[in-house]
This record gives sequence, C-alpha cells and structure tokens, in this order.
Amino acid sequence: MMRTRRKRLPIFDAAVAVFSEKGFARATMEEVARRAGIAKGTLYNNYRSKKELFLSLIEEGIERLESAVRREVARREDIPGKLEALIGAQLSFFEEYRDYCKLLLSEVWGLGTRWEEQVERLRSGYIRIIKDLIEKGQAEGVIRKNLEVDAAATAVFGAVAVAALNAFVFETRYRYESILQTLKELLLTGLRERGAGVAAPER
Amino acid sequence: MMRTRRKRLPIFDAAVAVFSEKGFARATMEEVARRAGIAKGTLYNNYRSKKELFLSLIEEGIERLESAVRREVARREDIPGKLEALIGAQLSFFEEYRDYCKLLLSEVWGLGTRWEEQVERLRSGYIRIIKDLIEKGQAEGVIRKNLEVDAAATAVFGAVAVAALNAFVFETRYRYESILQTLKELLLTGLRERGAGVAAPER
Amino acid sequence: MMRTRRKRLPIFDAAVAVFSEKGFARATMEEVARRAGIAKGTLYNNYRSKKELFLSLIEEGIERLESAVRREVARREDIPGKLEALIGAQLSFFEEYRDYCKLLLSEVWGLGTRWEEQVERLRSGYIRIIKDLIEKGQAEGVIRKNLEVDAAATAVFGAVAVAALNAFVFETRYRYESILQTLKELLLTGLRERGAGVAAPER
Amino acid sequence: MMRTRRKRLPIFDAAVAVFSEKGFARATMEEVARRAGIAKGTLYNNYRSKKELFLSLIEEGIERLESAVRREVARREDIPGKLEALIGAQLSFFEEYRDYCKLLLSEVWGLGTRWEEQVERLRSGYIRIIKDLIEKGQAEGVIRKNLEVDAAATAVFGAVAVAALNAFVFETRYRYESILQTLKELLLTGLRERGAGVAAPER
DNA sequence: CATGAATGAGCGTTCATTCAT
DNA sequence: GATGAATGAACGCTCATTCAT
Repeated sequence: MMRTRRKRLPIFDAAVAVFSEKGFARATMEEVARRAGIAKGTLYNNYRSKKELFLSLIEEGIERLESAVRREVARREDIPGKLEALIGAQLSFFEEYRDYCKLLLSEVWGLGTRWEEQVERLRSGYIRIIKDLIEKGQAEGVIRKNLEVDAAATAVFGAVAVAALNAFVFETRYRYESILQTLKELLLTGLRERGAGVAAPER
Repeated sequence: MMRTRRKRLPIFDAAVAVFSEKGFARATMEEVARRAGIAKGTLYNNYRSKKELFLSLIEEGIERLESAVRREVARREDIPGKLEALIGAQLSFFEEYRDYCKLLLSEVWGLGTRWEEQVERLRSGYIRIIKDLIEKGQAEGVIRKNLEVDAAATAVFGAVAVAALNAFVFETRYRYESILQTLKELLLTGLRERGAGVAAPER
Repeated sequence: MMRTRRKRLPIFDAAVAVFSEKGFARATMEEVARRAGIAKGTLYNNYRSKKELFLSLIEEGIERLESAVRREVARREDIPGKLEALIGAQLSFFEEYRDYCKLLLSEVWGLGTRWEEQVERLRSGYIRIIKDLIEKGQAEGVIRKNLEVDAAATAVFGAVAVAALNAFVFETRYRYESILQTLKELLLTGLRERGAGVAAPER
Repeated sequence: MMRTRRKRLPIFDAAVAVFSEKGFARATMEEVARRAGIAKGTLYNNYRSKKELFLSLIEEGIERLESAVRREVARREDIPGKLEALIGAQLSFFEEYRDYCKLLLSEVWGLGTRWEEQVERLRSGYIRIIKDLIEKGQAEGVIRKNLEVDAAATAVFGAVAVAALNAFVFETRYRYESILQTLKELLLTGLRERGAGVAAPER
C-alpha cells in the first residue's frame, strides 16, 4: 500500500500531462508510462485499465478542487463572502492546474453520456457546493430569490471555468488580478440581493 | 453540385449526432455513414477526411449560432437590451441544438491546442460579438468600466453555455423560462452600471 | 469501331503515362480518365477492367517494339548486321518510350507469376526474335556455337534494357551515340564467332 | 535486442517471399505476418511501416549481394579474372535468392522515381563495383577503351540479371553451368581488349 | 512486482467497379 | 454512349491489454 502510494504520484502527474495534452482518446498508455519513467506493465499493476486511470485522475482532481474551495469558503462568515472566496479559489485552481482543467471541461463537462454515473457524481458534487451556498443565501435574504438555484450555480461555475480556460490556456498574456476582479464584480453583483449589505469585495 | 447539396444535409445531421454522442475520437466514419443511410465511401465523396467533416460541422454550427445571435441582437436598440437578446438567443440555440453544443464545449472550448487556427478563428469570432457589445456599452456608460472585456465576455458565454448544457443535456426536466430569467438577471445585473437606466428586462 | 478507335488513342497515351509514373497498383482509373479528358465510366466502356487496360497497353507496346525491331532487322542482310540493327532499334525504342519501358521491366519482366500466360506470351514473343537470329547465326557459323541460345538472347535484351533505363530514366544527361556504340561493341564482339568476317559496325 | 534479432530473421524470409510473389503494392502486412507466424502488431514492433520493412529488405539484400561479389572478386588478381568472378557471383546470387532478385529488378531497377534516394544509393553502390573494375581495366589496357563505362557496367548487370531471372524464375529446367559459360563468353569477350592476354576463362 | 514483446480488434482511407440518369 | 455518384471490400496502422520471463 505504501509502495502503491509511492508509485501512484509520478503516474498521476504523468497521466494528467498526457491526458490533458492529447485528450482521453489520443493519449496512450505507452506515453503515460514513458513519462512516468516506468514500464507499461507496471501501469497495469496500479490501474486496471486506461479508463480506470482516467477516472481516478478526475476523481483526484475534483477532490483537490473541492477541498481547496471548501477551505477558502470556510474562512469567510457571510454567504456573499463565501461565494467570493469560492470564485477566487476556483480561478486559482484553474490557473494552477490548467492542464487538468482542460480535461475537466472537455471530457467531463462536455459529454454527458460518455463517463456515466461515476463522473456524474463527481460533477454534481462540486456543483452542489455552489447550490448550497446560493440556497442558504436566499434563505438569509442576501441572494436574489428569483434566481433558479440550478441555473445560477452552473452559470457561476461556467463563467469562472470558461473565462479561466480562455485566459490561462488560449492567451499567452493575462492579468490574473484583473480577471479575478471582473468575475467577482460580474457574478457577485448579479447574485446579491439589491440593497443587501454591500460588503465591499475583499481586496 | 445540386446532388452534393442534397446529400450533405443528412450527412450533417448524422455526423452531429454521432460526434456529439461519442466525441471526435470515438466517433467512427462507419457509424456516421450508417446513420446517414449511405456507404462509407460516399462519405468520402463529400468530405475529404474525418477531420474535415468535423471542422465543417463546427464551422456550420458556429455560423448558425452567430447568425441567430446577430439577428436577435439587431432587433434591440440599447446595449443592455442587445446583451439581453444575446443571452436569450444563445440559450435558445443551445436548447435547439443541444447535441451540437456538447461538441462545441468539449472539443472546441475544451482543448486548445487540438484544433488549431481554423477552430480558433471561429471561436474567437463569436466571443468578439460579445466583446464588441461590452466595449460599446462601456463607452456609453451603461456597462461597468471596471470589467475586463475579455474576461467578462468569456464569462458570459461560459455562464450561458454551462447552464444550458446542464439543463438540456443532463437534466431530463427543466423550465426554460426560469433558466432564461435567471441568466438574464444574473448576468445583466452584473454587467450593468449601477444607476444606469434600469430598463426592466423585456418580457 | 471507328469511334472506339478514336477514343482509344487518348486513353492509351494517358494510361501509359499514369501506369509508368505510378506503377500498376498505385495508378488509379480516376487519374487515367482525368488525364484522357473523359469520365471514369467511359473508361469502362472501352476496357472491361483495370487489368485489361493494362494488358492492352503491354500488348500494344510490345507490338510496337516488335514491329520497329523487325523493320530495322529486315534492312540488313547478314546475321551480325541484323543483330546490330536489333540493338539499335531496341535502344531507340527505349529512348522514345522510356515511360512505357519502365513498365515493361518492372511489371512484366520483374514478376513472373503476376501477369500469367498473356504477358508471358508477349514476353517470350520478343525474346524469340533474338533467339531466332542467334540460332540462324550459329547455323551459318557467324555466331559462337558455345553460347546457349536462351541465355544469350535474354542477356542481350537485358543488357540493352538496363543500360537504356539507367541512362534515359535515371541520368539526366547522356550521350545516346556513345551508349549505342558501347552496346554494339560489347554485345556484337561477344556474340560473333572469332575470325568471322569482321564487318565493321555500321556508323 | 536479442529478441529483436531473433525475430527479424523469420520476418525477413517471410517478407521476401510475399513481396517477391506479389510485388510491393499487392503484398499485405497481414500475409507477411501470417507467413512469419506472428501477429500483425508484432510486425510493427520490428518495422515502423510497410515501406521501412521493404527498404530494409532491399538494403539487406544488396548488402549480401555486394559482399558475396566482393569476396569472389578479391580472389582473382587480374581485372578480366575479377570481372569473370563478378559474373559468376552475381549469377550464383540470383540463383540462390531468386525471389529476392525478382524484387530487385521489378521494384528497384524498374521504377526510378518510386523509391528515391535510399534505394538509389544502394543501386548505384553495386553498379559502382562494376564501373571501378572496368575503369581500372581500361587504365591497364585490358578492357576496351571505347566502351562508355556507365553503359558497359549497367549492360553487364542487366545481361546477367535478366538472363538469370529468365532461367531461374521462368524456366523450370535450366543448366546452370551452361548459362554461366554463355554469360562469361559473351560479356568477357565483349569487354576484353583484342589481343590482350587471352586468359582462358577459369573452368 | 517490473518488464516490454506479442496480440488482434478496430478504424481511417482508397479505389475498382457498377448503374441510374 | 457518356457521366460521375454510390458502393464496400481491402489494407495500413494503432494501441489497450495480456503474460511469459
């Protein structure tokens, strides 16, 4: 188990790199093994199949995203503050793991039927965090009540995700702070109930 | 030529269906042909390669999206009204062509390096429409000046796209009107300069 | 029949060009048709199959070679003179129809089992001309009797053919006269009985 | 590596057989694999492509031919003797590797433009051996000076090659000794300067 | 456990041939 | 007869997976 753990980390990094560069289908187990510095057979000692390797990547990645986001969200007390923290954490995560996030959008968010239940659970797991915040905010009267929770939550996720990918993957130059402020301004103003305490965005 | 035109439509529909169900890599020319009711060779009489078929799909689709959006945008006079129309048109397009839109997100927005210039041009072409509206609105003082144009434009696209896909592809039941209102409320409030004429969203 | 004749000539030229540039297998009926300025279907109205087209090419070509060679051979009286004329005629034919001759060596002489009886008959038909001259020369005492007729005849053909191809196809510059003299000198001296009347090679 | 070496021999034999029976284009990797007793994929573990397999065959074959010829040529002292040895070695090589030699004539000597530089180098490499002997013989005064070296060298190669193929591939019965004597008599007499020491052909 | 050679199903693409117009 | 769109068998090549060493 300890050995498995020791082996899995280099595989994880190599796999993320290969899968995100080539996409699931064009990535080859051969290349993952080569980049991880091991033999192909060894890959199969750690993961039963290419699909399992891929799914474990996604799982691990969403867990990291969730954990980073939850940590930041917990540091704020009020709902708008928590949503602001969530936007910042997601953007920061996308910047740090841009390769991984390309995967997320293209293979997981892009094609519904392809990855079935397992991925579906992960996907809706992250969305649930946003939904919970919005619902609680609506109950407290600080988030507009006429927003449909599902639509608002996925819109927030999509806005941050696509803006992030566009900047971090497609543009060679970008001003991180400026993007962050824009997303906060755009989404928080849109979410927040008019007249509700106008806590100025942090920083 | 006439024959070519007549033949290409069924192929287009079949190809969109197959590519969006399976993604580019797992889609097979065999299946596209079978679903279009023609032989594999006939496919190659109309498109030189799988990649060309795919790219022509993307091109055709983005053209339809652009044209639908431009038409609706032109019907409104003021910038906020135009942005509202754009949101509506994009959402409506995603509802009507949900299969095609899965493709859009997963293969085009998802993986930057994979489809190179040709797709890149199409992609940035649509984003440009949104950017132009935002810039003009900022000049007129009806859109917040502290929004970075690139980030705001991609965020708007991403918000509508991901919310739409979530509803139309992943959820079996959804209330279209409710989603539309939520997106308009969320994004227009976020974009609009405080105090600027509060034209109530149409409808 | 007249129409067939009128159509077949352009097809013949186009087919020789395509087959000799690409070889039998990589040549396509499409390209033959395009170069002949007709539709693919028309090709099939004139020749039942690709193979038949190819064989008719070979047949026509060997007939032209045979007829050119027989004409020149008939103009000389003595056997050595006739052999000298044959060498000259074959070399001249290879220079004029170099494309066609590439075909001859590669597809006909190269692979025995491939073209079966039909080609075999043509092939041995031309060799027979040489064999007959050698045999008659041996009977007259002007050609060495210790030469095996088969080997000598094919050697003469091969020497002229390979030297011709090498010069006309592979080399960009060559002196035709010099090659002709070399082949005559080499082969005639080798064939001729020592001491037999040393008719100086013509020219 | 050891495994590779061990594997390549059966593949080589199978490939020569298939390529020479069918020619490059009609030969299939499937059949080569089947005859070598391995799976198609294994073929591709040893050779990157059909073309590479083919070229490595040609290379290996010409190397064997060159080495056999050089060995025999080295055993004689005088130029005519060396040429005699060359003729014998080439004929013997053609008899032993008749399948391979069909390939040589049809695909390599037959079509100039098809196999480009790589084969061209091999081709001219062997011809060079003959040319060197002729040139040296001309300098020594034992080979006729009025023979153009290029034409004479290719003629010698072609004479032996075509006579050999004709006997070994097309004829079921042949007398090897008789063919050898005929070629030596024909070509050596043709090459040798009149009056130069008439070393009777060995045997 | 690690290795990497062997496997073979699967797919993109080509092209000779047919046949409705 | 002429046309060229339609057909589908065939082939080169890839790569996930297995397994003997």
